[in-house]
This record gives sequence, structure tokens and C-alpha cells, in this order.
Amino acid sequence: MFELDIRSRQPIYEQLVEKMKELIIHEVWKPNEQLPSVRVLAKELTINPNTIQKAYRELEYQGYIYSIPGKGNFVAPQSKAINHEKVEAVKQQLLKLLCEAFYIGITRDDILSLLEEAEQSAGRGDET
Amino acid sequence: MFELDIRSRQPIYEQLVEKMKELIIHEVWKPNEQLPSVRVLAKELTINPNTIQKAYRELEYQGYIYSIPGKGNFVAPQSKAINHEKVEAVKQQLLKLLCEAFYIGITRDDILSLLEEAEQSAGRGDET
DNA sequence: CTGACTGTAATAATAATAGTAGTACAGTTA
DNA sequence: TAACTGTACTACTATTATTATTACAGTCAG
Repeated sequence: MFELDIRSRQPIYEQLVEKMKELIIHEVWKPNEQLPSVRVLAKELTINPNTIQKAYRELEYQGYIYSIPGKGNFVAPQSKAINHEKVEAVKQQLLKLLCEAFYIGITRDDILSLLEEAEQSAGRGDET
Repeated sequence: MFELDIRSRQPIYEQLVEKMKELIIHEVWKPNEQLPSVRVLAKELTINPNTIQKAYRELEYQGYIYSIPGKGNFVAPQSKAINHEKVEAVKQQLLKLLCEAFYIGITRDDILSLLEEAEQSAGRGDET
């Protein structure tokens, strides 16, 4: 399920956060679904449980999951991920990246295509 | 000119790369303009010349500047920054970010506004 | 040519961070 | 009770970022 690049200069826990975020955004992992336990996933990926936990804490901080001690970690309903600061941060990131895109010659039409693609693949269920 | 956050977990040289890239993209630094020398900038920012050099090497690798040993570092003409791999990489980043944007409730119209803003500010000397 | 710039390279030492290993404690559930 | 779950903490190692220092070579104005 996860292909981690140990040799990458990007820390393992950051790679985990990115890939899990994708699974959540694309609703491969549905709201309130239970995530693999830190110990099970650590064993499966042959990495340390602490590293998984670090990724889970980061995902919780960003509003993508919530945890119930003793029970497990669960995908947060989308509403939890929506917070004004985060929205502004993503907008700013987006603006930067769009400027860069124009600079290196990506056209407005290219971007509109990507927009279509994103709109179709992103979780579109507007449930709770 | 640069406000560096030493306390940030983001390495100084990465912060430099980001900020300089912005200056180049927004044509505050024009093509073929000479960048500050590694020693002068290091003294100005009270950091080590090696750290500046690392940032310059990264910018050169990404095609945003070129260097002439003995003379200095210079802003690359835009054509140098355009390389197929980079274009694809930025497109992929953009797609990911757009998906995330939709997920957290940013609307299509919001994004179209950002697109306008980017189109106007990229390469026209506007500030961020 | 000299002197004062420029970039580049390399080494060594330090500081900060990522990752592992192990242990312990508490809540949940069958 | 037993076997899960999350969380917290300490200690150790490996990696990386950053600094400090030195050295060498190209450029250019005097």
C-alpha cells in the first residue's frame, strides 16, 4: 500500500503524511474509517512505530485524522480539516505554484485541464 | 531583502532558494542580472558563505541562475528554466495541491481568482 | 603584474533532527 | 484476564544542516 523511499532525503514520516493525505483526499480511506495501528503498520513497513506515530500526530494536527486512545486512529470527517488558517495557507501555496507554472511556460489551458482532473478525482462527497 | 527564520525547521538554504525563486519569477531580479556574491550576502545575512553557495547551486540545478567562475552568479534567461522534467514535476505538484484545495472546501471560483492573480503578477514585477 | 574582487572545493567540528530500540502506562474490548 | 489500542519517555545512532577555515583559480581595474 505504501512505497517508501528510504534513500530519499525526505523524512519517512513526511512521506507517510503525504501518501496518507492522498488516500484520505481521494476517499480511498473514508471518513471515520479506522487507520492501521501504529504497531501493525510499523511491522508491515519494517520501520519503527515511533515514526508512524509521528506521522499520525502530524495528520491529526492538520485535521485529517482523529485519535481515540485505546481504540485507534480514524479518518476525520472533512469538516475537521477545514479551518480558516489552513485554507489561507493552501491558497497561498497555490498562488506561488501557479506563478511558477506560468514562469516555466505552462499555459492557462494546461492549468484548466489540471483543474478539471482535480475536480473529478478529489473526494466530491459533501457528506458531513 | 531577505527575512530568514532561523528557528524554522526548514533549512536556511531552502528558505533562500524559495525566496530567490520568487524574486526571479516576479522579475524583481531580471534575466542576466548579477546576484549578490556569496561572501557579501553571507555577511549581510550573518550566515555562512557555504550556505549561500548551497542555495546558489540548487538554483542553478533548477535552471533559475547560471554562474561564471570568477565573475558571479546571474539570473538565467527564462528559456533555461524550461525543461520537460521540471514542467511535469510542477504539473504534478499542482494537481496534488488542487485536489487538496477542493477537499478543504476551496471552490472552483476561488481557484480561478488565484489563476488570474498569478497570471498578472508572474513576470510583471509585482510583489507577492 | 598586483590587488581585490569573484566562484569553487575541501576538510573538520558542532548542532539539530530523524530514526531506532526498548520500556512503561492507560484505555478498550472480547 | 488477555490482547489489543494509543501515548509517553529515555537513550542511542545516523544523517543532515550549518559554521569555520583554508585554499585555489578566474576576472578585472589600476
